Order: sequence, then structure tokens, then C-alpha cells
Amino acid sequence: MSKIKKTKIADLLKSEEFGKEVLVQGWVRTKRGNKQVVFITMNDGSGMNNIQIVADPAMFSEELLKSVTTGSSLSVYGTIAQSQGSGQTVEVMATEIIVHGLADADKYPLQPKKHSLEFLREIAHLRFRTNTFGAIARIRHNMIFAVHSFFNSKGFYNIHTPIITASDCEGAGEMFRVSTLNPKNPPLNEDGSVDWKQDFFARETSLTVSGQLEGELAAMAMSEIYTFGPTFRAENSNTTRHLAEFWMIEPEMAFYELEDNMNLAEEFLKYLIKYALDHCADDLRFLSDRLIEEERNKPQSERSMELIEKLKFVLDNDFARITYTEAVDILMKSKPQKEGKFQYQVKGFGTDLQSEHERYLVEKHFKKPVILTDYPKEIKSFYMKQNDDGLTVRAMDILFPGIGEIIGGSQREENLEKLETRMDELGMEKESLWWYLDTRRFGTVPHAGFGLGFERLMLFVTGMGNIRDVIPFPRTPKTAEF
RNA sequence: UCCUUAGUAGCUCAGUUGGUUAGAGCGGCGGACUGUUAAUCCGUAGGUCGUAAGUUCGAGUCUUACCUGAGGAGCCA
Repeated sequence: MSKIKKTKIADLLKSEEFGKEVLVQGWVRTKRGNKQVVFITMNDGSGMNNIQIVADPAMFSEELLKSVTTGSSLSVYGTIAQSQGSGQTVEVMATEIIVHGLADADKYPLQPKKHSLEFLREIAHLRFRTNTFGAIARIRHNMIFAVHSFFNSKGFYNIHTPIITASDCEGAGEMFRVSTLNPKNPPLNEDGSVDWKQDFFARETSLTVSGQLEGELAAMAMSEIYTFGPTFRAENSNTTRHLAEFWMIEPEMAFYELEDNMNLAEEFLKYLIKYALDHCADDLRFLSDRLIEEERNKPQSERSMELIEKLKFVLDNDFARITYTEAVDILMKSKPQKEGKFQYQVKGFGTDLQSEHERYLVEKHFKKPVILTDYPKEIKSFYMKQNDDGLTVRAMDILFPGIGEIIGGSQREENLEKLETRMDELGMEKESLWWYLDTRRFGTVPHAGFGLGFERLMLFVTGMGNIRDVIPFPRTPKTAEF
């Protein structure tokens, strides 16, 4: 066969060059037909929609057509034609079909039928081939691209912070140890503890739980930077919104105060959502329909807002901004509090807000994203800027409906003395963070930043209910397959 | 980690107060059908009932432990 350049299915479907010879390469979704005509539906990942291949059985061997099964991979040469059927406008009349890889229909797990998300998680190596996960993968790519596009357009620099780290001083959770020592027979100190000095890095090291501290170092010269990298938490979290390995975006800006930080975060989220609406219309449409179908047997009150409508709603409304103290006030006066409906009663200032409280604020009281600021210092990290009241810090959490905390950030404490005092209060080892404290010793400036959990953004944009479905290969407790 | 819940055919599920040969739909396979849209119609194969122990004349069904999944909580992004 002559050398024809392959055409992506997404482009083919837009084509009106009827009669033109083309090459289509992809995977079979379904095949149906009779002795007179065979229809093969193919997809190559270029979009939501499939191309229909029409084959005349007289032109192909029975053996060949038999080997075209759901999941098999094909190269199809043929001509673009206006469809005679009603389901599509464009199709390809096949002149040559090459089967690259068979897919034994008896063993191939993806059947042309509905599969549960739980089942597809068990075959995550194949789930890209479904409509749902194809759509999610494309949206995920677009969101990654949009993150870089947003910051680049604002003059931020992307910084790669280390994945292996020796600092465990952030209290951001349990860490995964990185070591080349023999776990069965590690070198020991005289007191029986492991002698990490003999390990690869001559100290105890772990996978990073945040790139923030290093990000701050870069911001103290480059002014505005962001990181976008993998993050690891060894917490035994079994929820629909936690992963042991996830991707986090952490911008850090010199000469930013909390207000600037909030403005940036809100603009950033809206940019990403708008980008999805502008660039992933087909995929969002499909996911929206999927969600409606899934929720059809739920009572009206439990159904979520239609996906695209929900995205537009967030885009069109300012986020509510209140302080922690105001939030506690609202909660104290709330119906569920008075009626004892909260599992955890709000006991005034100092109460660490529970999921149910955050959900009440976002979903019942404000009915839109909420930014909570100025939390009690006791429930926040050491590096957050202390307010003059001596009680609160310049923290901000952005809460989203259905997801909870999507962003956590703060203005940082730039005053060396205050920072060291706080570290002492918490019993932290200042020596190992000498480099971090140096930024406060030399040319310190007010600065701020935040962290966005990329998969939590993906949850919101795709409307999916489980974080394990918006990352290709989820790592969770007891699961590291693939 | 705690609480709740589930595990029966490749998938989704039914299986009564413990009772004899464990069912359905979808998918697979065989066949029919001149353009189909997860096609339709007819036929057919397919199960150590999560694992282990126990109670019982008898366990898919009851008890205990463990494994795995899911939902919620905590931790957080």
C-alpha cells in the first residue's frame, strides 16, 4: 500500500474531503454487521468521538474480519465518505485492514458494556481505552498545560524542587523513607539505633511532602516562582480525596501579602476552569452525561449540580472570604449546631473545623467556594505569619463544594526572631533548617504562597467522585499495582 | 487507624426461616439478518459462592478470624 500519512480520528471527523484516501490507526471499540456489510468503531485517543469504518465482507477474508475484535489494534486504509447512517456524518470506507494486535474476546476484560469504576481500577492498565478514562486523561493533560500557561503568562518561573529531602520539619505528615541500607541488617549505632551516616546520603532521607521551603528560597531571588511536582505522604488515609503519591502546584511570591495571595489563587482556579470549558467541551459533555446517568436513581436533593453548569457557576461568582473567627460565629449560630446535628459541636475559637463544618459553610451557608483566613496559630504550621493579636496566623484555605480543601496557603513569617520563637515553642530543631532561616537573615521580604492539590482540582473539573480515578495509576495504602 | 458495608459465572447482580441438580441480564462462542450505532433475533458453554476454621444430618445462607474492595471519619492537598 502506498505511504499515506495517518490522520488522527479527531481531525478526520471534522474533514469534508470526501473521497480522499486516508490511514486510520487505533483500537477497535466494537464491531457489528452481517454478510453484506461490517461496521468497525475505532478510537485512537485523539478525542471523545469514534470513527466508523465500513468494510465490505467480499473484500476481506473471513479470517481477517474475525480477528477484528473489541480491543484489537488496526491500521485501516480507506476513503473518507459521507455516512449513510444517522449516528455520524463522516466514515471511512475500508480498502485495506491490517490487524497489528489481536485481543482474544474471551479474555479481554473490556467488553462493550458498562463497567463499574471499581472494576476499572483493577485493570488500570487498560482503562485508558474507555470513554470515561480517555476523557479524564485528555482533561488532565489540558489542566497540566494550563497550569504552566497561567504562570508563564504572569512571569512566574517554574522551579524543580528536590524529590528526595532530608528535612522532615514541616509536620505535613508521615514520610516515605529513602534508603539504600540493607533493611535486614542495617548498620547500627552503639545505642542500637540505625546509623544513617552510612546510608547513601549520609543522613536520614525521605520523599518530599512539599516543595514549599525550597520554593521560598527561589522566590527570594526570582520574585515569583511555582513548583509542579510529585508529592508523597505516607499517611494511612483511605478516602476519596487522598493519595500517597500526588501532584502539587506550589507558587511562592515575594512581596505578596495574604490578600495578594488570595487574589492570585482565585484567579488561578478560575483560569483553569475556564481553560477546561474552552478546550475540553466534548470530554466535559460526556462526563456530565455520565454523572447525570449515575445519579439518576438518587433523590433530587442528593444530586449534584450539572457539571458544566457547576463549572460556570464557580467562574461567575466571587469566592466568599471570611476569617476563621467569623466562620466559627456562623457555625455557632447555625441550625445544625443548635439542633445538635453536627457530630462534632463547635466550641468557639480554637475548634479545629471538621469536614462537616466546612461542608456546611460551602454547601449550605454560602453555596459557593469559600476562603477561610486567619486561623488560630495552634492548628497551623510554624512558618505562617503571625498576626498582631498573638492568636492567629495569616493562613488561608480555599474550600470547594464536594471536595473540601482544594488549596492551603499563607503569608509566611518573614521576621527571623518571630519565626525562631515559634519554632522553639514547637520544639523544632532549628539547625537542620539553617538554610531556610538564612532567607530571613539576608534580605527577607514579605512573601506568600499556596499549594493546590492537582488531583483535587481534577476531581472538581471532571466531577468524578474518587481521586483514584483522576490519576492514571493511583498509589494508596496497600495498593501500588501497575 | 477507627466505624459501616460488601465479596456468588468474564462483568453487574438475585439467591426466602440453613434443605437435595446455584439463577438472570450483559459479555463470549455458534447461527440468522443488505447500513448498523453498547444493533437485533435464535441457540450454547461457563461457578472450589473471597480464604481458613467451626456449628450442623446438611452451609452460598449461621459463628469466628483473616484478606480485599467501597463509603464515612481522622490526617491533609
